[in-house]
Amino acid sequence: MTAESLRIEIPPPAPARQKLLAGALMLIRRDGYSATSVDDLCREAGVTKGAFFHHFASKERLAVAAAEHFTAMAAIWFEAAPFLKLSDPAERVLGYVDFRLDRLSADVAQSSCLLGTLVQEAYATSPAIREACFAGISRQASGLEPDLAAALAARGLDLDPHGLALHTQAVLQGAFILAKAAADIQPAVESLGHLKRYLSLLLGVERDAPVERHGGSDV
Amino acid sequence: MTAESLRIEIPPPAPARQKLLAGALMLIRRDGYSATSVDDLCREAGVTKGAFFHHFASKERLAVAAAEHFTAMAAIWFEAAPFLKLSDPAERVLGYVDFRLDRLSADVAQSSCLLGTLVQEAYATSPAIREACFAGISRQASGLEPDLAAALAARGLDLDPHGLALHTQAVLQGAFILAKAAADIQPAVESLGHLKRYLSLLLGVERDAPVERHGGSDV
DNA sequence: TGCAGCATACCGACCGGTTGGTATGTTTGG
DNA sequence: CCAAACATACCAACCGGTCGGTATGCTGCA
Repeated sequence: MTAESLRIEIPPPAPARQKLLAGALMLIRRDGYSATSVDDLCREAGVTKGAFFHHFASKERLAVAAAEHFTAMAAIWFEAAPFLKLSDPAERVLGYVDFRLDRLSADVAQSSCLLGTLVQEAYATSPAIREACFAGISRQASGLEPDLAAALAARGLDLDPHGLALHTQAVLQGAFILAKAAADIQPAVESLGHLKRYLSLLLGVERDAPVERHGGSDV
Repeated sequence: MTAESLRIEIPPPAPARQKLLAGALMLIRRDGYSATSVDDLCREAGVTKGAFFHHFASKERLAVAAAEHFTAMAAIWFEAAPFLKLSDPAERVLGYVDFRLDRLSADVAQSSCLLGTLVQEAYATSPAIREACFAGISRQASGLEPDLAAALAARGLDLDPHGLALHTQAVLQGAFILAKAAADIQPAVESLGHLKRYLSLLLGVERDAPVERHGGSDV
């Protein structure tokens, strides 16, 4: 396989398309899907309406592409995360929650998940968007499954790793909603803290003293 | 205080207003806030636009009123729930999760939470809606706080009851997102199962055998 | 080398329909 | 009789999407 044949496999995407996707991530997470007009997206990306409909057949297709783009970017971040270097499966699982905790920023719109936002608006009206969002959430969860399976097996627990992996995503989504409602990331931080504590109790990790008792320190 | 003075405190709302609020609960949860037009709401409620703007100054005010209406209805359901009769605080907490589990139906739009749906769309653009949603979620959480505080104290755990109560709401919100994305309530059921298991582990309730071990039954 | 032939990328005016909201009646219960 | 509770008609702005056209660059043939 030559360098040229590789270049054909990954054609450089058009700049307008990329700018529209990047802008969509921002605007849809902040204002929602329906409230973000095609004109808004074009203005943000600095392209015209003609360019928009050249690259995307409809606003709905843009949303599907944005969901897939978000999923792909999340996968890249995940693969480069430092916690993957930890040796113990249970430690890696807790490391993942810490990793997500680190990514929480004061600007909730920037740190929340596009897929959760999108699917709440479109699940009943657009099967294509719903499926793209579910695929993204499932893919994110699937990254945890092997470690969860190993850690559960090591403790002899008869729990479904897939269901537990999805549960971590549910808590994340719920934490984002809490942060948006409170206009403060603190409740989200605490919620992820409870997720960590649950996983610690379940998988038998003592790290970070998951549960403190009254008067326990001076005994 | 006489019966008449009570009647003044809670004046009988106009039928059109009530029908609009009931329809808003349904349509907004299914299609989202932005995608639900004023005309849609009027058609669903069987009233005209004039009636709509007679009762609500704007679409945004309708949303705030719908959030408050939902919160009030949730409080009524909660107060009548059977689990409140349980004597042990920890049992009541688990009973609450079971109560929410029972309310999950195949039609996600009917059983999900309006507040979570609304706040995701409006948190950045409408402070009034955001605050109404946060007030509703906080109120729902506050119903659990005394029992959580008592159960945590009984176990000598130094955890914030308020934060834990909000966490239960976060898991619920996340479970709804999962159900919408999967077009299936099963992942939501499992997620609430994990919430129950966490609370069981934390509060020391052995009910429903929260954690099963391989081969543990024949020892 | 040069040029016809064609595909891709992009532009911006324009379209019919819908939006939230208003102005002005008409009905109705106390 | 009067105010609250509606209904009807209407508006300007905006919506997603279309369309005819252009600029640019690649391809193949003489």
